[in-house]
Amino acid sequence: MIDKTYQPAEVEGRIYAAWEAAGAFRCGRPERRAAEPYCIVIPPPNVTGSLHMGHALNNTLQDILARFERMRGKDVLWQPGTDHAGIATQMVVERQLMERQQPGRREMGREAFIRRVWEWKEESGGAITRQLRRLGASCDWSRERFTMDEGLSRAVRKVFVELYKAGLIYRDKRLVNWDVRFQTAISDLEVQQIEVRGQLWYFKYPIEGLGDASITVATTRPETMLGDTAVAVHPDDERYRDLVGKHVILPLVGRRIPIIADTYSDPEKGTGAVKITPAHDFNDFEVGRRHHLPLVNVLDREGRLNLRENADFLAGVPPSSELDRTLALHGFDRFEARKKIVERMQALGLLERVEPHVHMVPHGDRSGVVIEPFLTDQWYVDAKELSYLAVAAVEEGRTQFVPKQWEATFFNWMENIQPWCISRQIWWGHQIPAWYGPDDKVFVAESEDEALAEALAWYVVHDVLTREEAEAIARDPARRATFLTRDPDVLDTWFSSALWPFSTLGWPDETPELERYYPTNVLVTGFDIIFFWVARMMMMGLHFMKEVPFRTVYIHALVRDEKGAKMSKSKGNVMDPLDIVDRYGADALRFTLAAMAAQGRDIKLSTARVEGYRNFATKLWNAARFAEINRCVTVPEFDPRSAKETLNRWIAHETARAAREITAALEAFKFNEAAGAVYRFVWNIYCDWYLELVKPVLAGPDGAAKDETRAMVAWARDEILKLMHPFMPFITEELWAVTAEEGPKRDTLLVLASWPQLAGLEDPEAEAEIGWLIDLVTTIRSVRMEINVPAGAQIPLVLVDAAPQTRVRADRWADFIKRLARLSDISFADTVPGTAVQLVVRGEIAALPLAGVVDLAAERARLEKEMTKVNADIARVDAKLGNADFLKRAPEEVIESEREKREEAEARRSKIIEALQRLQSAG
RNA sequence: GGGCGGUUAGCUCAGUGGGAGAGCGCUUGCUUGACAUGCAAGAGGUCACUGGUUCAAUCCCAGUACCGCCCA
Repeated sequence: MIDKTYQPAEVEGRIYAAWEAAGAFRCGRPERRAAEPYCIVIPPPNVTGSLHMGHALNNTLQDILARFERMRGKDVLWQPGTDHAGIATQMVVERQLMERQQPGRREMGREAFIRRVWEWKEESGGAITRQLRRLGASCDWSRERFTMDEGLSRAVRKVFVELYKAGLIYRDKRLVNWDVRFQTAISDLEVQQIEVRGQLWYFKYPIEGLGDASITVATTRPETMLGDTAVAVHPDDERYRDLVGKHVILPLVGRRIPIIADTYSDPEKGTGAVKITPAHDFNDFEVGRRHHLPLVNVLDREGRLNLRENADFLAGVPPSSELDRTLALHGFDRFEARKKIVERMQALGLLERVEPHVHMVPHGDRSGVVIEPFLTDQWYVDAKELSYLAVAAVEEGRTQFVPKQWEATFFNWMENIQPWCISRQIWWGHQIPAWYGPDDKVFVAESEDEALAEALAWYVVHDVLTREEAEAIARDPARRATFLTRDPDVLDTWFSSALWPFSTLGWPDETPELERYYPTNVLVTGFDIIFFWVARMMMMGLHFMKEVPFRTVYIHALVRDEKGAKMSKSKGNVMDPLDIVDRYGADALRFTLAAMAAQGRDIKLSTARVEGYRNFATKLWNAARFAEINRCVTVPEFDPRSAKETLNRWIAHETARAAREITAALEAFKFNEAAGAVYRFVWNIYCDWYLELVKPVLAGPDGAAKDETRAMVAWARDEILKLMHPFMPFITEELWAVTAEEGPKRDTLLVLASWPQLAGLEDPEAEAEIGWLIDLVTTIRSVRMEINVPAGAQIPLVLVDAAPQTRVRADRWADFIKRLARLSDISFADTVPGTAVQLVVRGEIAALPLAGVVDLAAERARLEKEMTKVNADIARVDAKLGNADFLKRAPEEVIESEREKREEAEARRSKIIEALQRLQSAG
């Protein structure tokens, strides 16, 4: 028995448990062994994360695909899991330690801390996977993976070692985004450019050998001047042409640095002369490389001035009292140092002026502090070399982006790809499998034993150790432990994420899953990580698997708030998907997201929309109740192709059409079109017309027609449940169960039922007949309103000069028409009766004789309005048909359809004129 | 500064080289034997602007304005 109202909160948990109990989401189900595989790997959410609207959209779309393909009989693997989110996780645990006033990370040491992180992960990590279940995500949880799992870690080590041996991973000293709070390099993705109202300081640098002459440079970062190693001007800048090749003496330091010509300097900006600090600015770094400038790093890892005993800083600088005063700033924080340096420049008369200046300043998105471009030794992947295969794969269409426009974004980034810094100075993550010998010679291997063996062999070959000494070290555990030192750094989380499509399937082992599901079919993700993730998966997949990781990359929109702003915690405009689920049900949220997921456009989500689709769920529920109340139960052997009743043939036709539309839309990743087709069919066809039209039959005498109708009502309802299931899995599964409480049992859960394949149900004849019926009823209803016929009044209908076919139809549907249009009687006549309102339905006149009832003025107004419309139509068509070029050049069928339009409009017009004349004589 | 996208009903958004659509909101009328989370009807749009291509442009092209995003 179907409850009076649908209660999502009561149903959803129970249904999800039933799916899991049935193993419905598992890949490799025995009965599908021969089926075509279909695989999606989840973009692994951060293990510390919780579900936000972006996840909700991303996973709803994946789930729609997974459920659709599963119902189409494929062996679906939706591979779930989470990533270990190095910095984020380490932060969470450190914060927890602090709150509990327990010893901090450094106090407890690396090993204990990592144990502690694992404990945290076991207890509270992966909350998001529970939240995904609430959304209805049909992931194969039995295969859930975590990037720090042993298998995935093995994959990471193997990849690192192989790439190193291939020369594609190397160590280098370059600038990185340095987070002074966490004291680690971070990726570009973790850097947020924030607009800051700062200042532009104009410093005068005295020119060597030119007396009091100086060159003025402008800077937003005065403290970095201590590391200046050049002043650059544009080669074409006349103002400075004579100065190129001369030197300035860097104030406060005394370093002699050249004035160079480089196009990086923008003559329009500042003074056109720019100080070059290669160790503290990415652009300056490049300039420095071009001109072979020394790198002078004046900061330490915490962002404090590091001057004393800094050989680079002191190189070539003569002692002076000025220098001593500068050295006294050693250890000052960078912002403190900025003030001091400006003060001193001012005192020396070298501060020309200060301007307010708005500029973008990089900030760490987690730490919130200003990011320091910092010169360090890090590990890099030669991304450029790996990019060629990935670019070729997309060019050749082996991987396709949907929508296609994103391919341009992909290519653009790949062309400008930079070395990928993969080392991070934190503890939580995959520790880099590199060991250093006593002389800092590096040995990269998958295990310490292998590294040691390699190292000892190397030192023996190079006569650093004798064979005996080497053997002694190998035998003695204490000496082994101290002989090599492991690199303390860990790898960027994205490094392991890049392996996700094959590491989760078991690689480096040759597992059956890897064989069966790789390459995966589709990756569903947002555009913001095309670079950071998609491209890297492509590179790694192609390098190690020799094949693309996925055939299709579906890029979906960003979810924004109602005003179009990006949702963020700091703006306080986040909509919590779980809150929406609580209020409206998971199905309503899912349907909303699908309906709004048009390609290439962001989603501005509003609760009004969710409410609308919640109502849609209610509508479905009530339609099912209607069927139940009228004892329409599934008849297993019922074949819709055998239906005799026009009405039933019609709904079968419409169901087949809807199924075709929905299937085609999903195949093309047009989720909004699929959702729209479902919505229109269920509400505007099945509920609004079919169920209404069926009422007289179901209320009428028993018999074959009634039996057939009952079976068809139930059949169409079942097809609807299937078609809606990918979008609204919970309510459809619940109805699938509840509607089978009486009658034959379902042979499967809906989640595993077969997707409708409804060939052979096309029926244009039924479509024409019911279409006429609908037009007639709609037209009468419309006119009744317009001329103010009281809603309850039953009025007669006269069909004028009706064709034989119309008479047959009118007779057949008399009861229906009377009921739906509120008519007292239907009759036929050769001419329009006096004082009648006349309508045109599919080219024939329908008259409502309303002597005494009709509001003459309203009717005249209505007719005149019609007239205006018709005249406009005719004028537009005439404009075309009167155009010789149109007749000459337009395709024949277009001209023909214009002529038909013209005829049809002309007929309507003459009927309106008649009606107006009659009204005239009546009034 | 470079690149990308957008501008369609009051709001949020679909869509199309040949008669402008949806949801929500609004108006009016409905105690209709599934459903008021509903039913029925309706109002409301120079499809941003200016040019061009075309027999035909809301749609294609160019430019302008405004908005947004990404990159520097």
